[in-house]
Amino acid sequence: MRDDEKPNLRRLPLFREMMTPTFDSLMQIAYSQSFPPHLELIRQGEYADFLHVIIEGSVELHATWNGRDSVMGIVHPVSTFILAACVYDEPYLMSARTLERSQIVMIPIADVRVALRRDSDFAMAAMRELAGGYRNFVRHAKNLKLRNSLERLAAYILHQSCRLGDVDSFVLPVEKRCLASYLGMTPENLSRSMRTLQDHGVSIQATRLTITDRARLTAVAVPDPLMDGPILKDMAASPGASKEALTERKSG
Amino acid sequence: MRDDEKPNLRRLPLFREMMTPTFDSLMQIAYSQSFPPHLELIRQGEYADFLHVIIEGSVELHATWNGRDSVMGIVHPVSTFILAACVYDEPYLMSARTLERSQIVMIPIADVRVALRRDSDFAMAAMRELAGGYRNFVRHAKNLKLRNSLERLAAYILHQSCRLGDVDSFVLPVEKRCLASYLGMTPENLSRSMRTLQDHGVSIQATRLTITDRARLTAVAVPDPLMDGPILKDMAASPGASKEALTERKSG
DNA sequence: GCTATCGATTGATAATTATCAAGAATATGG
DNA sequence: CCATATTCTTGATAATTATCAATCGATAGC
Repeated sequence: MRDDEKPNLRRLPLFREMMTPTFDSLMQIAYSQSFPPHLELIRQGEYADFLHVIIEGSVELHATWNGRDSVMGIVHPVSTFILAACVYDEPYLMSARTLERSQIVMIPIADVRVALRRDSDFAMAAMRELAGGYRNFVRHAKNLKLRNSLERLAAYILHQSCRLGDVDSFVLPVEKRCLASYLGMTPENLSRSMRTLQDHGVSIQATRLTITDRARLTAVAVPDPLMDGPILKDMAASPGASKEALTERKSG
Repeated sequence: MRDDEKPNLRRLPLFREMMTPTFDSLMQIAYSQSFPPHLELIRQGEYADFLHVIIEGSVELHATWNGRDSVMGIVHPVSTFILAACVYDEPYLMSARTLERSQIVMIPIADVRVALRRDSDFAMAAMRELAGGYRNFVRHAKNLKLRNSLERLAAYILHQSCRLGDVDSFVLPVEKRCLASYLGMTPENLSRSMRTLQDHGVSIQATRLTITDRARLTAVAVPDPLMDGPILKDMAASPGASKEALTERKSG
């Protein structure tokens, strides 16, 4: 892997507090690869070989059952995924596929396991990462069970706005069909819900959303940090962490 | 806490491989308490004080938003909950409440954190516990997004049967209203779904369910270990682990 | 620039799920 | 054991969400 990629990894919460020799040894084995769009990186049911770190692009985590398919999360740089499988030798519960051309660092699991044993700071960081991933999925499940689809969309828009620094306007980071599936609805209903939200403080032009009346939108979404995640106003300012929790921070 | 409770804790995956001095020091500080039914042990939004271990009874993990409420998981002995909060100093995402009279061991978080730092075997076990909890919630989310309510109920019945050693008949371990909420449906619809399943290989007498045609029920549920969890046929035989993953194994 | 392809939108309809309002069954407390 | 509360069930209805079909629009490759 290229030397200029290493600092990006080093800044990640998972690697930040790790001892330098442990980090360097991992970096020696790790390799970085560029993948074309729509490539299946991981298939659910397989066993983990690598810890993946996305450096550039975006990756979709999705699950399949009985011919149906659902997007469970979207991973943006710089962020790891499938850490859980490094710890637990069990098959992946989700598949992963690139959404666009993506640069991904892959670290063999065996080496990650060795590093976890050797470096207790790394182990603690991994624990925090796993706990964070766990909490993300608890929130996702709460969102699905407690809100209806219109409320989920409204909350997503507010969360997205907040994440980008309380901007009033932004473009969707993913295709609408992908967002729809992530939010647990059909593309048709996402389209209709977008339309409905035009009466509740959002204006939509193709993939650009603009919040015209935050109070009205908030009244629909009723944001709650225990469901929508912590407020991340400062994240855009801190390099390396800027996008790690974009939609979901996944760990395996 | 009573001495005869300690071996039960020691058998848990979380404590099994821990060094004896670390375990003993935790046990010295831990205390065991009996709680009446329907008592709120943990309120979502609060910060963690203790790692909880349920020794007897049952505890419901539920979440609240905007006046709505949903059961996110049910914890049975012997099992821990809220480990994630020990690692991550963030507020609880879920509330916990006893369903029946329950015996619960509480270990102050500060001491758990010290033990995690000191004992790398314990840290690895905690990581595995967190990874397991994470995977449980991924499965829960998959279940909600990929199956409809009838399929979820069918899968629950099969999973329950499997867990108890492939029995054909069992009584529900929780109230139907609680099960309904856990499965993401109303009590009314659970009742109707139960009725519908009578045409698909299940006979229901009050709280006792009997599988009369496993093939037909399987055709509805389409069980999948990547969604319903690993097959746990042997669990009933191994003491201490017998009930740990009853409905969900939660970690915070 | 033009066509082919894919995603997004819209309308009509159907399926799923929730709500409301009873009544039946079950548990709880004196 | 009876009275009371609570849960469970059932039916009628409404809300939500999905499916199907068609059109529109953007994008990519030629």
